[in-house]
Amino acid sequence: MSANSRLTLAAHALAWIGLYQRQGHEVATSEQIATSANTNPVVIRRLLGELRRAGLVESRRGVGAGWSLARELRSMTLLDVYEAVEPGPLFAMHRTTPDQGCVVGHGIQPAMQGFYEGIEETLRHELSRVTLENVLRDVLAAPR
Amino acid sequence: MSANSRLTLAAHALAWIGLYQRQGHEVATSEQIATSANTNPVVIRRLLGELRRAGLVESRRGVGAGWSLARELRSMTLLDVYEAVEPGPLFAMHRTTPDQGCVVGHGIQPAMQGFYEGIEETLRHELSRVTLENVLRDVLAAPR
DNA sequence: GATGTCGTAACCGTTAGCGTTACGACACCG
DNA sequence: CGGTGTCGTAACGCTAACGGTTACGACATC
Repeated sequence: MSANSRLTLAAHALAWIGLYQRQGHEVATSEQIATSANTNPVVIRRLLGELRRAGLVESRRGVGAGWSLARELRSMTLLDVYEAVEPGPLFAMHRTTPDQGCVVGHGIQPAMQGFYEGIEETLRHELSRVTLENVLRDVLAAPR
Repeated sequence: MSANSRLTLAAHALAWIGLYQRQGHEVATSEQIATSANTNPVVIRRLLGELRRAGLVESRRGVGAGWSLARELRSMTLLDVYEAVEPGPLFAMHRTTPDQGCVVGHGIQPAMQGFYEGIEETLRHELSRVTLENVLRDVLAAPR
């Protein structure tokens, strides 16, 4: 599975904004977050743009612009973030449709689809059990 | 998430071999399986090679060669197949190490690692609940 | 207006996966 | 002992996804 760092990076950005706001600041800039994540500000803006579409963050433009949380960290879960940044399914079907004249080729996709739906539902449930507040707490609890 | 069809294709191949053997045949060729899956025989050989390393199938060479199951379908689970064909973790960390001088940059990886381990463990448990016998049963139960 | 930041397009490099060709290795058979 | 059919595997190309980078317009504040 070509693993993906989008969920990790999005959680990083949200935790950073949340902590920054608790320190009394209004908004965080993509530049600041990018420095913490050691990447490019555009990457952060693109990712936060998806989170904004999902209603997790807001942005302001103009001088003194930047990003702020749209909800409390406590009310966001990893599932919210996952759905915002990972649209596709976890497991894919064949690239080309199997031979429908073959019994296995005909039945394999509905069969696997059924199993995958159950598994993805469990995954979503697990993701929904972790709030971004939990993430920030564990981040701050890391030994230095 | 760049979804992957390897697990689907491997399950397809195993179900095909299992059914073929139940019909009285000794071995299945990569050509036959490739026809059912509508792909190239080399793709099947590569994939079955990984399943062989995991002890799920065996291969014979020479004339009348081909592939056969090393164990009963009932004793193989999707987890066995998943581990054989998907080595990497489900979620990745940052590509470049975050700024260790930043509190969030420093604590984010251990925090996410902890959550991810629990989630992947749950995923593995779900995968282990489905046997290839279950897969073949559902394949044959598909409406035509 | 000048400034600073977002918003977004465009392009490049890397990687993973799949499809394809090719050919040697191997075991059976006549 | 050579012919045959299949595996085993290397090599290459194509495509898609992702992240990094540059660039520049849009916008709001001063």
